[in-house]
Amino acid sequence: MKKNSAQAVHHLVDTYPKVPLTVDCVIFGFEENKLKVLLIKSDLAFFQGKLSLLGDFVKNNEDLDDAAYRILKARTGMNNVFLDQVKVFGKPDRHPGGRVITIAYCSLLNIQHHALKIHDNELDWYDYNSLKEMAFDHLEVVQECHGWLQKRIQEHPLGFNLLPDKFSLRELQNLYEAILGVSLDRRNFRKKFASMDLLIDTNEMEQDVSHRPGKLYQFNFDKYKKKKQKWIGIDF
Amino acid sequence: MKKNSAQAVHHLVDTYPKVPLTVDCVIFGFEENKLKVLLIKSDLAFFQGKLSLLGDFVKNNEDLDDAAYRILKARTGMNNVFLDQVKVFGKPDRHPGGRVITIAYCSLLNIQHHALKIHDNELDWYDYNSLKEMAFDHLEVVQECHGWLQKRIQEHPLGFNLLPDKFSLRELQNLYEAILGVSLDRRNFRKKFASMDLLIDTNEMEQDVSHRPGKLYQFNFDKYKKKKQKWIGIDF
DNA sequence: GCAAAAGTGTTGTCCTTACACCCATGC
DNA sequence: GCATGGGTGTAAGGACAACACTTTTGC
Repeated sequence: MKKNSAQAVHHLVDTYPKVPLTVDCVIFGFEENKLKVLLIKSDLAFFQGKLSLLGDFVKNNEDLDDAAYRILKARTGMNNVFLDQVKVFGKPDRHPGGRVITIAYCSLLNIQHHALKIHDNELDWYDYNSLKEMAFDHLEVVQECHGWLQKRIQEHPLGFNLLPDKFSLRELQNLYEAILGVSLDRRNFRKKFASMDLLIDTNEMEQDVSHRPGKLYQFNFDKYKKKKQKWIGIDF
Repeated sequence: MKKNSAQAVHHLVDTYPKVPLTVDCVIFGFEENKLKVLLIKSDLAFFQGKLSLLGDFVKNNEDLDDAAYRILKARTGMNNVFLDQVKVFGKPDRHPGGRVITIAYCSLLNIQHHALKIHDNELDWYDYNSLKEMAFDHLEVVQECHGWLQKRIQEHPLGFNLLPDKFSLRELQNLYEAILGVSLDRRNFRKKFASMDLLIDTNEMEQDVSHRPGKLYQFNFDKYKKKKQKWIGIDF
């Protein structure tokens, strides 16, 4: 009886229409005070070398998050990277090869911590603000992820994922300004992060800067994890 | 040449694995001061009548949002209902009939404004707080949508979608308390909504209540739409 | 008259904002 | 010495939280 019902449900599922499913990663980085996105030139002749997100189809029996991690790892060599599902894009005509559904993931990583070893298809970091045309609906996908990021970094201190292990408050502020597209008051910004009490003073200073060097800090990821539980709602 | 590249990309897509894709709607309602969810008993013998979300597979060439609207309309007869994509669920073993990906949509509707005409499979409103076991991973899906809703009603005045056209401030507060699972100060709550300036005083009063009747208000959807543009970030 | 909810203001606290000067370093 | 950003405090205003009594209606 149990076997029969399991068979029946398999037969039912077999009658469903099936679609190709991909994952696309919007991988943000931060360099030279600019928000960057890791992109390649599309290898489809159809798009004539327009920029494209890093993506791949989801394998059979592969979890969706795992697929996104796989893509990230394949292209950057990194794991333990911030990654979160953002939105599904499924307009029937979004792919020139027929219907393809894609799940957009947003990832934040520290550009210095990894080297792009494989530069095929001009895999590289591109300024977010300079993006114009892209392959597929990828411009829309990137913009959606950017909006998601703008909202999230005001709720949670995600920005640290984009910075080197040790950073100055100036770099942190530049990061927030680049993502939010606003300029922030320096004193208030520093007070805010000081009051969060999630920064570790390394007792080191910036090197090789042509001005008074700033203190370097580390983000206290462990302390954040413990605090995180209590943060319900919109509070930073 | 262009045709060739279009053919090539079709052939490429044909090599992708394909999966069945469904949409599941978490339809919230509010009645008797309780947050409700519209559910049916699963018609899969496998689940022995456990509660299930309303869902269906996505048709060929059907946009994802359209699929969600179709399900909503089929079951409630309503359109012009609040609906938003929340998250994709794709664990390989989440469906007993083989791999099925589902996109969860969250919908808010006013229970009084519609009649459930077709009560097949015990289609009915169930208390959110009483849900225990459900078919598939639907309990997780409902909980995810509830968390999403808790966050969103603190950022945008979505709650009005769950109320009748005319409502008292007490009903509005009960709604927020039910969704957030907290109790709120009555005076502060009223001040907050008064200061939003999005309520229209109908000059009508509650009827048939066994106590002093309250004023009835309408939500100014038009004014909200105009204001909405300016609301960037987390402000209500 | 009693139960039940409507309606209404003030105060203190905290958070956010705006704003200006001296300091350390490289050149 | 000059350019560049580092580092710091305070005051005003706005938002939020806490809190109690009178009023209106149904019964």
